[in-house]
Amino acid sequence: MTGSTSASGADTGVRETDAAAGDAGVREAAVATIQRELTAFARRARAAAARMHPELSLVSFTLLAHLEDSGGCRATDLATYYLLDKSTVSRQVAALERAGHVERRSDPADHRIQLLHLTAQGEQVLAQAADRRSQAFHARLSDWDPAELSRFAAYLTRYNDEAADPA
Amino acid sequence: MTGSTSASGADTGVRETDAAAGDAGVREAAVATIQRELTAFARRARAAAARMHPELSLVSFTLLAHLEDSGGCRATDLATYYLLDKSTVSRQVAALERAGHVERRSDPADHRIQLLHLTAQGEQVLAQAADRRSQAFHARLSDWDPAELSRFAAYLTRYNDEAADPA
DNA sequence: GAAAAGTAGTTGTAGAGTACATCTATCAAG
DNA sequence: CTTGATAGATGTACTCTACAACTACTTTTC
Repeated sequence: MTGSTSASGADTGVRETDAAAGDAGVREAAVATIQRELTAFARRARAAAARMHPELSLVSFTLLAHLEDSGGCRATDLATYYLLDKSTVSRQVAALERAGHVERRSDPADHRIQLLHLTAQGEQVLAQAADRRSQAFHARLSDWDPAELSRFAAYLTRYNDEAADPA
Repeated sequence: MTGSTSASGADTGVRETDAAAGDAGVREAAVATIQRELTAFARRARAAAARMHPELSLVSFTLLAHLEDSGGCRATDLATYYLLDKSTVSRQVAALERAGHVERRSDPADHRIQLLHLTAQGEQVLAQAADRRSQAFHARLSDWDPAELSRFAAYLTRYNDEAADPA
């Protein structure tokens, strides 16, 4: 609904004639749409996750997923990556440990550091939630063709990487 | 960092030779990347908003923006759109009203309904926050060309519209 | 090599956002 | 007029979060 106005302006077939005049407007409209749609997605993500996998909140899921992706990292890394305060991460990690999903390993070279790892149980719970998420995403994207999916994926990756860099 | 592995697989230049064999894999990888990147964005959005415009949380911002976009709507509409409980919206709206950002208008035809509208002050605060957001988005997207932006915007719109439909 | 500065993480405290259950008020059928 | 649906508010309780202050350890500096 909300998106239709700007979306039509952000159509794939961009008028290439007199590009100089149109570019600024096209850019403006497209950025506005990107902003609006990304924000709407973000706003829904928490609730959507709660419905998809009630046993693992969006927060817990992302932290566990990051641990799996990274093959173990420190609490500080999580805080940096997700723009969270370290106290928040500390509590989240404590809860995940209490639940038996993660394990701490001390670094003998630096006693301040605790490397966080998934436990077998954590891996299993994560896999289950990831599966539900994956199904939901595949369902939503079922009528996209592979080339579109690849481009969309590349755009998102590029966007996030650029957001991480200059901040 | 985390994204680099899958991102390379989701490159724009898709191998078109022996497409039948590659399609499933390409699709799988692309969907996984889309899921991961969208989720990462969602996880950062709240904190990013708090830094960009501390005077207006991500929640408040999205609700006000929706009111502006829609030109006034009911609390229930907000709840539906953002997958929120009506009690949550009720409290959020009450806070926004207390802050002088929104106004309620009773519908003479149906006394249960309250149409929510931005006040002049609400419009102003929203505009200010939107401006900061817009700047940040433009900065992150500054080296994208208009065609890419348009495609990205169209993809996001399509994704969100499809998410809204079948759920 | 001791003092100063920096880093990793925890804990106290407090506030925002949220859901679920329950309530009121209103409307719509039958 | 009763029954059922809808819009919204309130009671309650929990999670997520930040900021400030703390401990413990490491690195730098003079």
